[in-house]
Amino acid sequence: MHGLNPQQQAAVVHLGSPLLVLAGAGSGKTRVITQKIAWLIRQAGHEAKNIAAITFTNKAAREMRERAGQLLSKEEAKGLTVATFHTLGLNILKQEVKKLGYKPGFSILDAQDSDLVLRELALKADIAEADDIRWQVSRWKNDFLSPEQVMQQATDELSQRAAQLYEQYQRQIKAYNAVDFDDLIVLPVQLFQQYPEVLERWQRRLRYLLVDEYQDTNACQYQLIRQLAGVSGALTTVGDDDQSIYAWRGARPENILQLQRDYPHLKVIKLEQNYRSTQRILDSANYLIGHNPHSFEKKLWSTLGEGEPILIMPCRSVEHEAEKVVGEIMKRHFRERADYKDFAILYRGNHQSRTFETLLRQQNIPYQITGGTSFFERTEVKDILAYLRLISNPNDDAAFLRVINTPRREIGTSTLEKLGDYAHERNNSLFVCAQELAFAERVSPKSRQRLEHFTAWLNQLIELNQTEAPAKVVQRIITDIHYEDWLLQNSSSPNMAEKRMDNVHEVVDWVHKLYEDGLGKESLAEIVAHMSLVDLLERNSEETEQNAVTLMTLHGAKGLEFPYVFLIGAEEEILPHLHSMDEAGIQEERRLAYVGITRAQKHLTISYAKTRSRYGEKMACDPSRFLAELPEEHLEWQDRQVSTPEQRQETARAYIASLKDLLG
DNA sequence: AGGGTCATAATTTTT
DNA sequence: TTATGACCCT
Repeated sequence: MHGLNPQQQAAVVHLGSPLLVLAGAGSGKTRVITQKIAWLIRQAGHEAKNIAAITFTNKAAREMRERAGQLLSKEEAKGLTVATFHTLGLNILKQEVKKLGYKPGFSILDAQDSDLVLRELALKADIAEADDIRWQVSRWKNDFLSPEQVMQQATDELSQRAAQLYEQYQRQIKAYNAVDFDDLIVLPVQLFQQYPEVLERWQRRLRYLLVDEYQDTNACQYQLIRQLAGVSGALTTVGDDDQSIYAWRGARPENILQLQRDYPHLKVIKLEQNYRSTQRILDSANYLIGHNPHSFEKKLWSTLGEGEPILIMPCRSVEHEAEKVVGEIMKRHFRERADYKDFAILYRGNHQSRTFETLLRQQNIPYQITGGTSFFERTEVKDILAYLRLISNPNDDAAFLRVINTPRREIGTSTLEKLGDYAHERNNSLFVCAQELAFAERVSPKSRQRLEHFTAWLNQLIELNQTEAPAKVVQRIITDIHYEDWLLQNSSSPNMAEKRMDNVHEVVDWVHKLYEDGLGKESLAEIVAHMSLVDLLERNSEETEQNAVTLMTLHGAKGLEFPYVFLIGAEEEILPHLHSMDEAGIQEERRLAYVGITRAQKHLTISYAKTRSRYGEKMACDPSRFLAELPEEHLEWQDRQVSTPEQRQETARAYIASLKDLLG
């Protein structure tokens, strides 16, 4: 409890009714959660194994686990659950597979895999709009709508067919003994609805819940929390409705209000003291967000002093903007001896980074860009994981198809088509059917031989997996398929191939490490599932933390802080974005700007370009409306143009006055 | 099967 | 403008 302010203390010790902590940006919410975990264990007689802290990202989970670990002894923290929603869901599924009708060792399909399955189905059903459908299905799942419910609501023919596709997709992946990311949350909720006794068991196991970033929960996640918290409502949620920036992917910030309806005796505590920024930054943020409607008023304040005014930089063009920003960074780096890692350039869309990247490289300033393809989207990593998936789950047709011609095994489309048809008739998986004699008769001797060779080899691996450590199995796969040679052939340069091979080795290392840590003693599937949920890149970036300027999207910056922040592209149609011009959209864009502003500790610069090339065409841009929503007294305009008629008149008057002065 | 050409579209992203 | 995907040709 040392060093907590009164509100934080109140949040930590509150028990007896559900608690909502409205934690403003930089108000120490992680601190409250971790301290509360310690309090529950030390003072309130809870055992660690009965407490679960739930986050959205692995990063947040890791930080929370670390910080709770610092407060508690190993003994005290034993059995504590700190997990993402998805990991928690996975754990529930793992233990209740049979009830759900899945087989142990089920696969987890990533977005790309599900996309392929859906595309295939759409092709068969002759539906052209397959692009939005994956997104649509995900939204339905997030909203906790079953295919049947969607079907009932469908009014036009197109949405009916989309609903049909949803239903087929669900059936298809179940046949693969696979779930997608969304299922990791949907299925536990369904299970708990269906089997109250199972829910009771989990309620007894997780007696106290702490939920981070509560404003980001979607309908399905909200259900899960409600089910687990049950009537007892032993629950602390922490969130900030002003930082809700994920409505577009199904988050329901109104879940904050819903909580009050579901638990009338809900206690609400606001954390308004900010430990991050100077007062001028906070005043500006408060003033901006004041333009949004609010159910809970909140005013951030700090004791870090007034600070510098916010610098507003109008620029001629994006190139000019980049020059000015980079110039500003160099100036502060040399004059104020600020480290490069103290700077962040934040923007609305990834494409905005390009101009800045080029210039930073030219100037030899180290920088790091976050966003881009994650480790698990890299083909080499996906290839290896697909092999592992297939070995632990022979029903995983998605994995089978990915792997069959990687490397080339000369099993052509016509053979695969026949196999697909046959498997469909027999209602069995591709891998199993490929080994059946009845099928072998249907294809040419050459194809038959190649398939046989492939399945025999896979069976060897499956056997090997029974006796050997997982890392050994992976290693064996890589050597057997001559993966290094394959990468060499299929990469643009030897350098690239080497990099990709490093990634492959990274996978092996990780499999080894997870096994040593005790995971996957029962099955390789456990390791694969875990790896599907935790991106290896995160671990890498931790290690390669360097002294570099950070470039990232506003979304990516949530939860982070930097001494110097540059918020670039403050233009209409960028921020707020062209596609978010309705009322709800503008409000979310405003929150996005709010998130950007509140990242800054010491200094904030907001810049915009007056012209910008858009799709090859030069276009004039207007400054963002949000600039006009900032308190003028805290702003310092750089080279402000005399632009409004009033200002021109004022200048003219001043000129005439000075002339009169001169003439006496 | 792989490479080349043309049309098309162009947010935010975690798991 | 640039990136991606579909389509067609060898």
